[in-house]
Amino acid sequence: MSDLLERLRGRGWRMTAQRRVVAEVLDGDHVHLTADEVHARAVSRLPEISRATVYNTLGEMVTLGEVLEVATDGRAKRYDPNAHRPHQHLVCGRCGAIRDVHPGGDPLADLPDAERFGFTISNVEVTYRGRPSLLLSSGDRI
Amino acid sequence: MSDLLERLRGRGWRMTAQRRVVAEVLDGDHVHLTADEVHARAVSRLPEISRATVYNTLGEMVTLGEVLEVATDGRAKRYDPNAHRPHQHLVCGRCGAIRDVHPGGDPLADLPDAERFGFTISNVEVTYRGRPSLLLSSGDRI
DNA sequence: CACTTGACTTGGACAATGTCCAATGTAGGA
DNA sequence: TCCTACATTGGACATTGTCCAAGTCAAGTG
Repeated sequence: MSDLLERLRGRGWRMTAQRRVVAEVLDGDHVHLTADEVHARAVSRLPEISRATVYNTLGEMVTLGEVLEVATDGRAKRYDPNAHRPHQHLVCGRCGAIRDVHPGGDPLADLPDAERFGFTISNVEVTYRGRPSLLLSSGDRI
Repeated sequence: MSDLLERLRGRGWRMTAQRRVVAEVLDGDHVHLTADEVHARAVSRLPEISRATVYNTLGEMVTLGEVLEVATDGRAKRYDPNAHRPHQHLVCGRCGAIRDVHPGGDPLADLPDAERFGFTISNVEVTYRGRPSLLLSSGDRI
C-alpha cells in the first residue's frame, strides 16, 4: 500500500480509481516524474484515464502539500512525492535525471535581512547541477 | 552603450541590427525578462524583428555564457544578463517578480561528498520565495 | 439496498512557450 | 564592389498545460 495514498485518504480525499492509480505511480523515493510520464504509467494500469485527470490530480496533491512541484529546467514540471522530508536536488547535466540530496548548512540563515527587501521568505530551493565523474559509464543511472 | 553588447562584440560576434537590439533590451541590472517580453521590447525598436531571431539570439548569448537562463516557475524561462557576478534569486510569490540577492555561505561546501553520488558539481542555484511583508502595498515593485 | 447529489472524469479545443526549416538577406573580409 | 558564410524570417509544428460542458460515480442517507 502506498504511503502517499494513505496520507491522502487520511485527509478525507474522495477516492477514485484514477486518483488511486496516480498516487501509486508517484509512490516511492527519488521519484521525479513529469505529468506526461505519470500519465503514461497510469494508462498502463488504467487505460481509460485521461490527461486532464492526471493534471488535476497532481495539482490537488500539490495544493494539499503531499507532493512537491520541481522546475529544474524550463521544460515540464516534475512531481516529487517526498514532501515530508526536507531535501534539495542534484540534476544530471547529461541526462536530466534528478536525485534527492541533503546538504548541511541553512541557506535561509545565509540571506541577511538587508538582502530580503522586506520579504518574508517562505521557501528556499537549492539545485545542484553536475556531471558524473569519469568512473561512471554512460549507461549508469543516478 | 551596452556592457553586454561590448562583451559580445569583443568575442567576435557578427553584429546585426537584431542582435544589437536584443542586447540593448537585456542590458542592465535586475533584468529578468522572458523571451516574449524581450521580443515585445525589441519590436518597439526594430519592428520587423522576428520571434525566431529573438529565441536564437538569446540561446547564443546563453551558450556564450553572457546571459543566464533562469527557470523559477514552470512557465517561460527568464534571461538574466548579470552573468559575471555570482548571485541568487528572490522570487515574489504574489507577482512573480525576481530580484537578485547575495546570500552569504557556500552551498557547494554544504554538500558532503557522500551526497554527491560521484558527480562533479558545476553549478548551484538557490531560489528564495516569499511575499512582501505588510509594510509594502500592492502596487510596489521589488 | 436503492437513491441522490455534489464531486470527479473525460475528450477535445485552446493557449503558451519553444523548435525547426527552406528561402531570403546581409556583414564583413578579399 | 563582390562573395559567401552566416543571420534572419515566417510559418508550420511540437510540447506542455488549461479550460469547459457533458457524462459518471463515490459515498452518505434512509
